[in-house]
Amino acid sequence: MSSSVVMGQREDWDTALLVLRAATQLVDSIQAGAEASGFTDVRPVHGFAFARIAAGGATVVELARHLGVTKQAASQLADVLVRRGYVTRTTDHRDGRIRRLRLTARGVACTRAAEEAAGQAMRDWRLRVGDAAWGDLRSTLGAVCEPGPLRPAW
Amino acid sequence: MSSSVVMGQREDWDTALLVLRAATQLVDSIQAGAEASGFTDVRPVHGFAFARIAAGGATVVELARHLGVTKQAASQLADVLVRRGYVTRTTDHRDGRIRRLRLTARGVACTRAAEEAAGQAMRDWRLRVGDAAWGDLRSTLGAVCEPGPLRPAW
DNA sequence: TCCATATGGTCAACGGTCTTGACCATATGG
DNA sequence: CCATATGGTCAAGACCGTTGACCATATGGA
Repeated sequence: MSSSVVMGQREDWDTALLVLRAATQLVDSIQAGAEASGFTDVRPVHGFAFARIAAGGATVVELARHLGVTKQAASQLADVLVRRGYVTRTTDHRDGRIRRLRLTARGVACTRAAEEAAGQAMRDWRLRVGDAAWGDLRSTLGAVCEPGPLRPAW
Repeated sequence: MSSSVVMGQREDWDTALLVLRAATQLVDSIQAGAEASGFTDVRPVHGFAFARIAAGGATVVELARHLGVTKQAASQLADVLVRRGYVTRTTDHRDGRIRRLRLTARGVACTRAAEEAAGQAMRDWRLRVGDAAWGDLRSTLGAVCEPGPLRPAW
C-alpha cells in the first residue's frame, strides 16, 4: 500500500534506532548485573573477550580478530584481565610462540554473572511481548545477522 | 515444553548476542555509508549527536543527557563538530547562558547520508526476512525499548 | 643445514575521547 | 542585592585504541 512507501524512510530510520536502543539497554542490563554481582572492574568490552576466551583455545591474535581490534589492543586487554585475576596466560608445548588464554575461576564466575544478567533481560523481554513474538525476534535476527567480529562498534 | 526450559539459558544468551551483533552490523553499515558519501571525519557517536541536534533546540547539556555522557564530553564533541563544519553555535537572546547547536548544510547532508545508509540496511533486512517478519521485529523492539539516552554503550 | 618468510606477541609513542573538579557567566527568586 | 541554580568552558589526567618497530618461534625450501 502507498502509505508504507511514503512512510518507509521514517519507519526504516525509527527501526534502526530501535535496534540500537535495544542493544544499548541490553548492554546496560548486563553491565548492571555484573556490577551487582561484585564485578566492578570490568566493562562491557571485557564481556566479549570473556565469551571468546571461554570458548577455549583463544590466543591474543584470535581475540583481536574476534573483537575487530588490533592485536596490540587485544594484548593490552589481556594484560588488564590477567592483572585483575580473570585470565591466565598458558604456554603451548607444540608452538613456542603461542600463549593461550584461559579463564580463571573468577573469570568463569564473571562470565556466568554476565550471562545470567543477559538471560534476565531476555526473560523480561519475553514476558513483555510474549513467547511467540520473542521467538520471532530470535529467528528474524538470526536471519539478518552475519558471522563476523562482535565488537563495541560505536 | 521441557526442552524450552532446558535450552532456555543458552537460547537467551544466543539471542542477546544476536541483538548485539545486529546493532554492530547496523552501525557498521551506517558508518560505511557515511564514508562512501565522503564524510570520512565522523564516527558513529557523532551520528547520535546529529540526530539530537537535527531535532532542534539542542544545547550542550541536553546533548550530554541524550548521549549519556558528561557535559564536558558533550562540549568537546560539539567543538569537534563545529571545527569540522557540521555544526554552528548560536546564541539565545532570551537566555544569555545558552548556546544552541544547529546543523550546517554539511551537517544536514551527513545526517541524510547516515539515514539513507540505515534505510538501505533496513531494506536489506526486509528483503531477507520478508515484510511480515520485519514488521514484527519493529513492533517487538518497540515494545521492549524504553526511553532513555541513546549512546555508544559498550 | 641455513636462510627467507610468515606468524604470534610485546614494546614504545602518540592521539582521541571521556572523566573529575574547578571555575566563570547568566538567570531567578527571595 | 544577594544566594542559589543552571549553562558552559578550562585544565589535567586516565583509559583505550592506533601505528610502527621489534623480537621469538615455526615452516618450507635451496
